[in-house]
Amino acid sequence: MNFKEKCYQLLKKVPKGKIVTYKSLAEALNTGAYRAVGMAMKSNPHAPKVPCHRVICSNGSLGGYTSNNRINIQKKLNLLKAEGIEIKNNKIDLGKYLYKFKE
DNA sequence: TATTTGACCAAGA
DNA sequence: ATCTTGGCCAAAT
Repeated sequence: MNFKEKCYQLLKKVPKGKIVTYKSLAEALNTGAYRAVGMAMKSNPHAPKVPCHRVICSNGSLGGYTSNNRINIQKKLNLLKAEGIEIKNNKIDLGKYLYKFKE
C-alpha cells in the first residue's frame, strides 16, 4: 500500500465531529511526512469517501481545500461546522476536536 | 539519479 | 501578534 492510501485509510477512521492535523495524521502513520500527507489530500483520488476537509493545520487554521483560495476555505469551514465543530475566527480548538488515532 | 516543490510545522526576529 | 527561515518526508519533474 502506498503512503497516500495509508493516509486515506487512516483519515476515514476519523469520526464525525472530530478533526486531525497533518502532523498527527503523519505521526499515526508512524512517519513525519506531514507535508506529503497534504499532497496525498490534494491528489484525493477517493474524493468524498475521504473526509479531507477534516484535516487541518496544527496551528488550528483550516490549511487548504481545493486550493488556497479563501472562498474554498469557507466551503471547508462550512463542512466542518456541519460536523458540529465550532470555528472561531477561522481557527479550530485542537485540544477539543483533535482526534487521536492510537487510543 | 538529482533537484525542486508542497493542502505543513516549529522556532527565531 | 505577524513575518521570515530552516527543516521535515514523499511525490513530481
